[in-house]
Amino acid sequence: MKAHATYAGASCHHGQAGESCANCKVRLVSVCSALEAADLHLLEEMARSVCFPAKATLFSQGDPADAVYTITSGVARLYKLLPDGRRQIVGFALPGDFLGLAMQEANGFSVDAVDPVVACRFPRKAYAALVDEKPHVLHRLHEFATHELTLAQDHMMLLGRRTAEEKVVAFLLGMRERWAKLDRLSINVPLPMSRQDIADFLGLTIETVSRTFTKLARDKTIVIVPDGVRLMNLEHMETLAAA
Amino acid sequence: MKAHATYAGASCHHGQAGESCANCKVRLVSVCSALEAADLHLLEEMARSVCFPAKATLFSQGDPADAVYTITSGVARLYKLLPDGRRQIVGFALPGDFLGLAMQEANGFSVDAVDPVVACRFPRKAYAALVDEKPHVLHRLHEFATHELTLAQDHMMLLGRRTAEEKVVAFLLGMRERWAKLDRLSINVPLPMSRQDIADFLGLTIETVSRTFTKLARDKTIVIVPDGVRLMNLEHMETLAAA
DNA sequence: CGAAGAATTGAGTCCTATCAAATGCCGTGG
DNA sequence: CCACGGCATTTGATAGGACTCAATTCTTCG
Repeated sequence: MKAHATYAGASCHHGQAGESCANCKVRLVSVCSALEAADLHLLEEMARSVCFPAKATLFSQGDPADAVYTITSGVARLYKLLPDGRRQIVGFALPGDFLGLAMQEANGFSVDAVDPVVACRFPRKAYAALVDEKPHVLHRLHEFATHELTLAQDHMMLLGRRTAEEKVVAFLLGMRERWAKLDRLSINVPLPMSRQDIADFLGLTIETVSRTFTKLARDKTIVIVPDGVRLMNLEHMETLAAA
Repeated sequence: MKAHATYAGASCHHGQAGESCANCKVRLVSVCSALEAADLHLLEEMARSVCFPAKATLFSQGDPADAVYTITSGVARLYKLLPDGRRQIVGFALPGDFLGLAMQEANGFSVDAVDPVVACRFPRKAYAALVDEKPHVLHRLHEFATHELTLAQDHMMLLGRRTAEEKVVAFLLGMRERWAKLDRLSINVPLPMSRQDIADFLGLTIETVSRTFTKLARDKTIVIVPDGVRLMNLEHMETLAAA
């Protein structure tokens, strides 16, 4: 199961600056799609491709936000911590996703790489200037923000009012849909994140997540495969998630 | 305890169009602050003051979004429902708050009045046109959206990882802060919404909310008063909420 | 004053968390 | 190649916090 191999295979060796935005695999699904071909070189001037090995930190909650990112390949987790160590993952960023919508002085959450991540980094000041100059980009940014807000509201529903099984099923369907937009639609859903990550996303413990996976597997609703799951009974899952 | 009497007292009798945006009590905290005095008449042309008695519906999830609103007085609840009736309140809208950030075809949640609500209604098309024309307004809208997103992420942390007592305490502190920005800072926190609303906001049951209030009152952390609570031990509450 | 809804209180249960142990999975190095 | 060690995951047993069901008590308002 390497459904996301296309993205995972992206470069990170040649280091240096953004090897041409025009060829960027995620451009059309990213904020950059707001720019005409003519403006792309503006981006290239400020962009810089950076990579992070698995578990590396892109930035931390409270840090001054000196840059924004678009994920080029790999998956990152966005999370908040309580002083006593409890963690809530507020989202997973997939290729094409934008980090830094808030445009605030300090980051509201921490982000680190789940698997090796390649991202396009823009200095915040230069980026803010571009946004001020091109209302079109701001418009696109606002679209992203409201989309995120919608996702956040759906997730509140999930966290506050759904059972463990419903949470896991909704999570799997959600991941499937997100991969489908990037890759090819597949009943194989890649899950690069750990069970602990899933638990912290769904407001559960790792044990409950694990038990729920095995229960779904016993039901023949899913099959657990290396690095992911295969969905065997979509209809049943949709029913559970709608419930 | 009528800490919000200033707003609750706002007009709704004379009906008709927006009695001058320049005099609007919430203008400076609303999206409208993005407009110069010179542009305010543009708003007045499209705005229309509307009022809703307690429990009335402003709009429902899935409805075509034909208007956006700024709350002028009163409190509204934003919520999502599951087919089986479970409800998650995703936020409370106070005076100055904006409804319709998404600018999408269909509303992503339902909204109804907790107590009598007065709102400033803008037809969506006219509003969208204004936004397209004035990047400054879009910028302000985006500020609101990212602020909402930050609140939503904090709320995910609360829903997923906090205990019942922490939830209630964080809720009270949050409401206190929001009223403080409108009204005068006070240890009296108005709570126009019902216990059931609070429960559906915090991902708890009404009984658990009630028991937690009683426990906090026994502790002398709060005093329960008609239409709200009085916070008697802020320091203790901050500790619980930080934890 | 009395009815209807809201809030509180009580008793018992259940879902999920907690604590603990076993198993599986890899990369390392002999 | 395979044994070893460390980490992730699964499985088991038990406990507890919040839920459910049910009964009062309190408010509000006609």
